[in-house]
Amino acid sequence: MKQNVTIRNVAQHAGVSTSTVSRYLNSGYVDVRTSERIREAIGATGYMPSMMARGLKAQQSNIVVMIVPDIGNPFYSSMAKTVQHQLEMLGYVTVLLSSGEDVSREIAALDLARQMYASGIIISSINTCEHIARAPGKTPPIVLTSAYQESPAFDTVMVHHLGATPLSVRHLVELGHRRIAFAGGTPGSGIAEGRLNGFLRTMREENLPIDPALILQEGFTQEDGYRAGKYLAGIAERPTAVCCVNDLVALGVVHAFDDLGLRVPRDISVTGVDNIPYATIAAPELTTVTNDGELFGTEALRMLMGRINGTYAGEPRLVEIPNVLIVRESTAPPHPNYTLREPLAYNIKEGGTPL
Amino acid sequence: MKQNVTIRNVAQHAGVSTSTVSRYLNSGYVDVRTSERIREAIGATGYMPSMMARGLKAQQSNIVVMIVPDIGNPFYSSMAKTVQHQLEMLGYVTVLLSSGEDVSREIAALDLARQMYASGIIISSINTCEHIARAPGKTPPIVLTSAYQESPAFDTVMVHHLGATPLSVRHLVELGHRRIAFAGGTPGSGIAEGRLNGFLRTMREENLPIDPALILQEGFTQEDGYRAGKYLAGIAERPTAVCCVNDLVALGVVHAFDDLGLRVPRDISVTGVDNIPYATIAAPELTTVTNDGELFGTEALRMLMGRINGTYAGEPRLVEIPNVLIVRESTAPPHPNYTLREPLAYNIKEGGTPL
DNA sequence: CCCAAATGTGGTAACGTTGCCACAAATGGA
DNA sequence: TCCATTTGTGGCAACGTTACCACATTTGGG
Repeated sequence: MKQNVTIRNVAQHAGVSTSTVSRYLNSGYVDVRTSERIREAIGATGYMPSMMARGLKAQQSNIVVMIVPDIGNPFYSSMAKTVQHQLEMLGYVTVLLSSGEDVSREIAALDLARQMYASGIIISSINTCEHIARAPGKTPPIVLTSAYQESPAFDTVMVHHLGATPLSVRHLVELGHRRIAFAGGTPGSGIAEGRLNGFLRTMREENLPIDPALILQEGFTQEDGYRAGKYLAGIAERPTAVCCVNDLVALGVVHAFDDLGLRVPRDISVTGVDNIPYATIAAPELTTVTNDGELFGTEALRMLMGRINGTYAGEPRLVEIPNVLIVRESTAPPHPNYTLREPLAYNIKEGGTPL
Repeated sequence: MKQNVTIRNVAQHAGVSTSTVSRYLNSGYVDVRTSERIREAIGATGYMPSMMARGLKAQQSNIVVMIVPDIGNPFYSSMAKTVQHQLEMLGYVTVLLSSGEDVSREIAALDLARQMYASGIIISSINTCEHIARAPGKTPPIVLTSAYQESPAFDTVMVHHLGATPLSVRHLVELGHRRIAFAGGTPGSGIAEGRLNGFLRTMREENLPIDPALILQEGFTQEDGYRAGKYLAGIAERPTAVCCVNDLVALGVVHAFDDLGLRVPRDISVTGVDNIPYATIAAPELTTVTNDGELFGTEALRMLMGRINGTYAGEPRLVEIPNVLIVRESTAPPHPNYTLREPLAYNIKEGGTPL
């Protein structure tokens, strides 16, 4: 078991003191000749600074902890990828933790960040941020990535307060849909509730009836969507459109309809949120609302670096990422059978506000 | 700026020495009464051990570094998710790094692992492992996840040496295909070369001609597949089937064909490798060969933990994960036009070895 | 009753690094 | 020529933890 190469070995090799080597490494003033000898000594010894020693001494590590609900979700993995890549170029290390949509694991992850003397934390909490603040001792700067909040305690990147689902609903209404279901999400999850609320609000604004039997908070995955789709296909008065909490759920819904012989969008329209890469691969290609993971990551990091560098030290800031509706193949006007039943309503909606 | 709570504060609060608190924390022998007072003191002070101090002292951290080519690839993200989840339960922290299929970033990641005194490394290198060994000083145990190798220097989890693509090719041949293209991969990448070699070997075994114009090493992503698909659709003597290096490429190929009015599998068959979740969402659902990320992760971790715990200290071990062909909708017998042109050859193959 | 062993605890040095202070040498103005 | 300033370097303590040793106390056998 070989001994580690330390700064002392380098100092000895270069014939200087450890202080001087340290100063050299941290870009202090060192004589050019000395500097050269140290450079040579580092090469010769293969010296590599110890993160642990540095972190202990400085009470600060070059680690940024990123906490997401699920790395398997392409939205989060693209966000993580962007953040990690940018941080790497800035000389930081990203520790990526998955909370599995579990509050206790989220808290454990936050504790871990403090144990590591993390420089910063980016957390995509599915919940409200109350439990985040309860930290004794000093806490690294935190940036939140979440659904809309009035006045968060931390810097926050969030989707535009009008939300993603209103865009979906208005698009569907404009196409002539009146009986619209909502699928996905979990009660208590901030993101899901925001999207559900946007759905409900817009439905009311458009004077459309809200049938509680069409609100399915089944979860966030493709499997959850599949279950919701099976259910919706089977009920008596089937909706003509389904507004889903995200693309994964929408893909599951489409898949279920497909298995049951329902054609999308001829028989039923489906919308998603996130614009994951696979939304363009599915058949039909998914109409969706962008919620760009890369953009989220970039903005979150920008705010975090502001805190870390001390460039900004004021009140928590909010950045709202706009949503954009991308109309593709999974939405179309409702089947004639339906419009014929209530032609008046259909015509009225035809003349409604344009997108 | 509040001072951190250290082991000394706890000791003071409990009226014992730091040694005793340390012994309590590391499950040494402590009197029950003392033990109780320490427990109480920890609760009162909100003490949290410092990872940095621990790591420095022990010359060993509870960090496991995982290096993958691309977190955005579902195969790697599912592998990472599994590993990370299991490690978390064992009390380890996973640092997930993306090498971006770049050797220099891979080396940087390995250096980083040593700087962090990592307990272990799991690396999915797309290249051979020569550059991994060149570490001065002591190196943590390493487990490789890669394509087939004869006698690797490290514990390795790899796909079965018969490879994934032979299964695809034999399946296609059995369906009656003779003119088969290969799409995806990068020259110099171990995984891609293994799959390409498997393709070439099996084609030869089946006595099928290999047309260099049908070997397209375009890359690993969906976009790369799309490009390959566009090309293949346009050439004079179009292949009747495309064997892709992975599902992402296959989805891109299908997408390109779709855009050009070619129907899969009626006009052309396509196979992938990996069985990513979206393979079942695509239309048509993708015929693929499994290369289960979770299984890979689990096996890699099992070997790594053996090294870390010292349970196993012998020669590097190999674990081969079997490939399984999953026949779905994207493959079918070639279009009659083709079989009519060479009926004899077709019939000969009909009687070939079954899958 | 005495000594040996077992049990529980405290002191201390070290892990590798950096920041502060002190000091020597070089420089420059009067 | 002398003192003040600048420039470059080394010594030392500390970050929070643990491993080792030493020591005090208790236990038990002879």
